[in-house]
Amino acid sequence: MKKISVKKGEILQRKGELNSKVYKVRSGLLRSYSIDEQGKEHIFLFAPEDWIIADSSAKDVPSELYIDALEDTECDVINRYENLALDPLKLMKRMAVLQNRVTMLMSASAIDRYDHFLRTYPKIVQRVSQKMIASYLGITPEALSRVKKESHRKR
Amino acid sequence: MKKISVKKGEILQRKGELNSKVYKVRSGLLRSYSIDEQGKEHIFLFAPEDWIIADSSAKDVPSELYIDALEDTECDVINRYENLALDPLKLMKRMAVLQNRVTMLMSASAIDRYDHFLRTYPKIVQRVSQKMIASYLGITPEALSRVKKESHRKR
DNA sequence: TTAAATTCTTAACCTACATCAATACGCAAT
DNA sequence: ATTGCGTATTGATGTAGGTTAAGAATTTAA
Repeated sequence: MKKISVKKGEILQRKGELNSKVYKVRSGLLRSYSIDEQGKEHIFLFAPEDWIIADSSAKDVPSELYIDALEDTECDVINRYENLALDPLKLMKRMAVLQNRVTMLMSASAIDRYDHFLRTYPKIVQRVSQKMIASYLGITPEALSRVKKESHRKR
Repeated sequence: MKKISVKKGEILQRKGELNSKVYKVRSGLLRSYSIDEQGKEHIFLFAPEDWIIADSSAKDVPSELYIDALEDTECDVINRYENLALDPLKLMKRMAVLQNRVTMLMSASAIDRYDHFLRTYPKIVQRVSQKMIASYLGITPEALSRVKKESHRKR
């Protein structure tokens, strides 16, 4: 396990790479995302301080996700097999996050997903652009702009 | 850990229950699903033979998901804390499934999600109704009916 | 400090999928 | 065989969010 510093905008991992690593953020902010056939980015996860970020595919399978830095970041790099020894409670927590993400994507409208995101990740909201939030929510920035107005109007 | 038999249609776990269990399917088919505010079901996971199914929330947090049997099923019931000792490779695999599910929901059209489902779970396709598949894909049965026709036409 | 480049907003129009409704199909129970 | 009930299909219409485009605001670079 080693410590590294990455500058905002730097790419730590690309889709297709083998033997991808696991990153534990000490300070700053990383994100993982996919790029679809139309070239659109879809953010899978934001990883602020104390979060772990990685592609979940097996180590002999090409990574599906890109990982890059949204802020200057200090993080630990962990090898995949070491990762398996990670706190199982952390793994369960991560599963809970993903489970929630799936159910939100399946059952909630854009506006509800936005409100939920605001409530769940208030810290992150302040640190990333709306474009990023839209990409995480699975909508366009234009749609998010409308959603915000709508959401604001209701209060 | 104990073995149980459940009849088709039987509910093993309801939303809101505490200390939910983990089920390992020996034969048959279970599913987990949520019900939204409008009363609509959204299937989170199908669990055929050898799969594990559970709500991922912590044991002191009410479960988000229902679990029931789509076929007569034999399965093992595992306590949550035992679950943590589960094969970490299995956990990684499960994470990969969820990661894939999120990216599909965010970036693929109904027709692409359907084709992907056919390719990924050909066995399950034969065993469940279209209503169930639609619910897993996050679309209505009517939409799936149209998607199938479209998908068929293209070949 | 200005220029250049992103990002955000707004508006008009478009499309994928939802909703509603009617009909047909399948299949279990009598 | 007949009834009943869930499932699937099809059509008409509705709507959330996508697309495109243009201008305003904000950030970044030099």
